[in-house]
Amino acid sequence: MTAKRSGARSKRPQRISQWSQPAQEPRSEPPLSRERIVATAAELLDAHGVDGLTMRRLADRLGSGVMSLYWHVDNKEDVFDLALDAVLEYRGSPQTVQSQDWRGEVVHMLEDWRASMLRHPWSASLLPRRALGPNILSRLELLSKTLSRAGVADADLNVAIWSLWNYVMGATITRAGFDLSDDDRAAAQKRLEHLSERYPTIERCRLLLDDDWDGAFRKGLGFLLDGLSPK
Amino acid sequence: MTAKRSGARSKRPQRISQWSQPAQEPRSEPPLSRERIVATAAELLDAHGVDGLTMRRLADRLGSGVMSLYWHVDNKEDVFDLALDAVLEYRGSPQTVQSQDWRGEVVHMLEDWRASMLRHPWSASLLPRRALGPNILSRLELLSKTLSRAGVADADLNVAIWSLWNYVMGATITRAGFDLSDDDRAAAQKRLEHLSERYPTIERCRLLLDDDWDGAFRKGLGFLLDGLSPK
DNA sequence: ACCTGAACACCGTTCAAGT
DNA sequence: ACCTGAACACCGTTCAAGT
Repeated sequence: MTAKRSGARSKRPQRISQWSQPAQEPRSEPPLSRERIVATAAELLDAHGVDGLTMRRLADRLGSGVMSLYWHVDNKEDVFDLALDAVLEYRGSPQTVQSQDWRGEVVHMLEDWRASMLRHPWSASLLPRRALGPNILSRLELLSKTLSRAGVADADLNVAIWSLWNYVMGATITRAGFDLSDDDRAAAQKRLEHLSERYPTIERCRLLLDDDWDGAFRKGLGFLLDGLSPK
Repeated sequence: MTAKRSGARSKRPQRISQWSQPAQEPRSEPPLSRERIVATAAELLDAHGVDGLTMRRLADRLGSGVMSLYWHVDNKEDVFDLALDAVLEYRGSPQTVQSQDWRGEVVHMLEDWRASMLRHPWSASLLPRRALGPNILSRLELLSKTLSRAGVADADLNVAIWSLWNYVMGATITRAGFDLSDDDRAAAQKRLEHLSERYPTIERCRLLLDDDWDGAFRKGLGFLLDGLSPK
C-alpha cells in the first residue's frame, strides 16, 4: 500500500557484456519497484528540496526511463504522498507496557513525530492537502489509544486528538519554515528593528529571535496537555 | 512593502484608435501595478488553486505580456508571498477598548485568522516556508499585546504566542486539506472500515468522520488557553 | 508484466530591445 | 520608467510500441 522501506534488495542481474554497455553507468540497477522509487524520491527531496524532485531526475537516479516510473506510481502527487508517509514510520517501544505515565508517553510520541519530520524538512511543506497514509494513521491510532487509556472520554477524544495534531503540525511546519539561512534571520531582524514602532511587543519579547524551538515546543505542549487532562 | 490592497485605481488611459486595436480585448486595462497583480493572483488562486496560478495566465488576465510582471515583482515566489499576506489583512475592532475579557478577544482574533484563511484555502497550503508579511506581523503584534495586557509575563510570552500560532496554523491547514469532495470522504471511510482491526480506536471514535471542525477548533483552543492562562 | 522514446502542451525566467 | 517577444532550458504526462 505504501513504502514499507524494505530496502532495495541487491539481487542485481549482472549480465553486462563488455562492449554493449556504452561505458555509461557501470552499476547495474536492481529492478524498479515502488519501494525503490519512494526511497530514492526521499533522497532527492533531502538533497534538493521540494522543487528539486522531478520525475525526470528521479528516473535518472534510478537508472530508468522516465515513463517506467508510471508503471509503479500513479503520478507525481502519488510520489509525494508516499514519500511523506514513508518518513513517518514509527519505531517506538514495540510492546508498550501499561505505563502509568501517559503524559510522558504522549510527549515522547509527539516529540518523535516532530523530530521525524524535521529530519526531512520537505515533509512539513508537503503536509497540506496530503492524504493520511498508513504510517500517519498508525501514529494517530497509538495516540488515541494512549489518551483513551488515560481516561479521556470517547466524547472528548476527537477534540483532544485533533488539538494535539494541530499543535504538532503547526509547530513542525513553522519550525521547518524558519530553518533559514543566517542571512534571512539577519534580514528579518533588521526589518523588525526598523519597524519596531509598528510591532513594539514583538520587538520587546524578541519573538523572531528566540531560537529555543525545542523548549518552546515542549512547554506549549505541556500547557495544552494541562488543558486536555481528564479531570 | 506589500499589497496594501488599495484597490485598482480606474484612471484608465483610454486612447484606443478604432482600427489599431485588432478586436481582441475591448476593455482597456488600467496600468499594471503591484496591487493589481496581487489582487488578480488571489482571484486566480481562488478560482483554480495553487497549481492554477501561472505567470502566463496571470499576465493574460491582466491583459499584459508575461514579462511585464517582472518589473513589479521579483518572481513567482514573490507573488505567492504577497498573495498570502494580502489575504490576512486584519479588519478588527479599530480602537480596542481596554476590555476585561482578554480570553474573548483572543478567541475572536484567532477565529478570524482561521476564517480568513479558510475563505481562501490555497493560503493554508502556502503557509510553509513563506515569509512573515506585514499583515501577519500585525496580527501577531495584536495577539502579543492582548496577552501581555492579560498578565502573561514577558518570559512566557513567546511560548504562549507560538503555541497559539501553531494551533491555529495546524488547524487551518488540516481543515483546508480535509475540505475534499464527498468522494474522497467516502473513500477514506471505506478504507478505514476495511482496516478497522488495524486502527480500532480511530474507527471507534470516528475521528475521520467528525465534521464539526468549528466546534473542535473552539474547544481545543479553550483547552490551550486554560493551560496558558496566567496563574 | 514491465519498460521505452517520441511527442504534446505546457512551465519560469534571461536577455536584448523597444518606448 | 515601464513594457515586450523570442528564446532557453526545462516540466508532467499521453500514447503507441516494444519485450
